[in-house]
Amino acid sequence: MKMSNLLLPTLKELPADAELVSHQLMLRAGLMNKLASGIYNYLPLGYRVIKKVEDITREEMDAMGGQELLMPALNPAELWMETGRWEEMGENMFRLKDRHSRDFCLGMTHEEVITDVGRRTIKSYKNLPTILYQIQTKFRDEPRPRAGIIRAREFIMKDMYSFHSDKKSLDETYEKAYQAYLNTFKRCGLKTEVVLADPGPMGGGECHEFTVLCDEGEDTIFTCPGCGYAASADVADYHYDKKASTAFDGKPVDKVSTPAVKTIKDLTDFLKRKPSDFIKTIIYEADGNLLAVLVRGDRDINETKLKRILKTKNLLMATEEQILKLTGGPLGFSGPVGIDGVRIISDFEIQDMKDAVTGANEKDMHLININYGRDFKVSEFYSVRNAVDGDICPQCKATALGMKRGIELGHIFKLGTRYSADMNAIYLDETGAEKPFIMGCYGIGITRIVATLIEQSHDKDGIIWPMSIAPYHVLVMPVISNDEKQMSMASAIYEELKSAGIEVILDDRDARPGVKFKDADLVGFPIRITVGDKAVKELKVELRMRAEGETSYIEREKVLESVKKIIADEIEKIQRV
RNA sequence: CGGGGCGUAGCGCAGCCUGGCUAGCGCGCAGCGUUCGGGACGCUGAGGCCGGAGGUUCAAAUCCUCUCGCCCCGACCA
Repeated sequence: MKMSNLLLPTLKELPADAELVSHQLMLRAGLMNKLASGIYNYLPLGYRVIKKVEDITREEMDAMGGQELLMPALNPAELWMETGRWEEMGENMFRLKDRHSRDFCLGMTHEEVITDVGRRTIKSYKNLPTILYQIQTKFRDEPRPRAGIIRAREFIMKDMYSFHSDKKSLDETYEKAYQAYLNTFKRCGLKTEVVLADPGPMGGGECHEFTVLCDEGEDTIFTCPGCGYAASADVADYHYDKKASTAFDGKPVDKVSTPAVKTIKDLTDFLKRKPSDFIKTIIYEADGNLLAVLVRGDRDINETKLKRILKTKNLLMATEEQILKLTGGPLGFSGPVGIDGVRIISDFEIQDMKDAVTGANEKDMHLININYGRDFKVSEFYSVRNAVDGDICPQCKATALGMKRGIELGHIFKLGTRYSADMNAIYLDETGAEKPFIMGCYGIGITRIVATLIEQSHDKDGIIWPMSIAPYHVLVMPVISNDEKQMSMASAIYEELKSAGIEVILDDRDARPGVKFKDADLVGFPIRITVGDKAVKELKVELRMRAEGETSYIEREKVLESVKKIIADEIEKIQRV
């Protein structure tokens, strides 16, 4: 490709509404541009990268036995109603009506559709397992699109689904997918962490997230440098060591006036006590029942954990009226002392607190010198708070957990019969009995990979692509375009590489050298061949690697050979694990 | 949905508070010339429903009301 013919609108200035580096660089390097909030055009070079990521993903899914198909993005509502997700997905789903006012949605994921495909086509245990995947555009009406393509409303995803007759088969496929995912990310030049995660609205059992560590990421994960435990904040646990002594020499309970002091922050200032001296009491409503949850004042309740403990999806903070009715006191003055008739779920730590402060269930009053056992009781203790940096690892019980930020690129789930049961997707087993499929599902954010790679691999001048997904491998650049000797030599090299099947661009634009150098670095072609004076005079061209910034001079005749070798070596470096 | 901010040329911005001639600057774009190893320079030129609607006024980019869009923080999130 000649650059003079390429649509590559590079930007010299920073786009005003891009915050993240990857977002800025994708816009500046002319890979994409915005059509509406969270909706982007992928321009030629950006789309080349996307296609390369897709191809790598495709190869890995095929290699583990996946079969590619394509399902419609436009889905009839009935299918989603069968599983209850027409309601459950709420406003995150783009909905529309056809001319007959039938309800449709734009698919945000395809469990319903694939399960329908399965129930119509797979009738016998003899056809199991079956692994199907697609690479397709997904739609989600995000409450707040951000960070360019990382959280977009329309994006490309690879989603794979597996059908099984037993748990063991699912486990095997899950394990294969796990490996295939590691391969895929590695081959795209990414370093990922695998973390335990929460299935959220996907339902089902075990699941893992594949996350790239990145300070700008919106996922929080905890990892143990000792034993390798890794979990997303939703599920991250911590090891609790009960204090040996149960005896306490607590002071007598006292009631203090705290006018209009409702929040932990206010209390800290007002009573001159540390946040960790307070017992925070939050009233929830779960499936119509009220309950109280206790955590230390400096902790946060983890509602994902709480939902698991309660085995419910329907969890709401109680209203002020509910609180008043249950505790007798207004919002902001709740405490565990004297609450009767509801379940009180407490974080483990509460039992170790001495002479704590808590709401008196009475307007403008708090209790001090509260001690568990003496002054209040709880129904059950759990790990119900968010893990924090420095918590002890729940797995090895020895090392402190580290808290990190990351971007989620892939997620694999063991769905079990979550969808097949609701949708009556059954097959006949060896005995002729009807059984619902046991299913798994496996997603990769294709477009998100591109942004994340840039986030992980760039410098002040621009993007640094790994060879495997770079839009082109080589840029051939005559320094002075209207120097005939340079141009003809550069063209010759370009033609030679091109006919050898190498992905090469010739920067034949009549632009000043500085402009071409800047664009080369910004877009980030891995290999740059510069043809300047020295090349013409000594028949030696400059070869520069974008990643290392190393420059060397090679004989004109050896260009093809060298370039071939470098490309092969670079791709080899990030082959499968 | 709560809080904050922004919509003026393809991009980045000034002008608005305190209304007033032809709406400006830098980049980019087109033409000519000089340049040419890290985003050159000179001259010439094209390009604007000042987000939209309504209102106030002799007069609105500027003031008022409504509305649409966009960004950030939070809530939310396969």
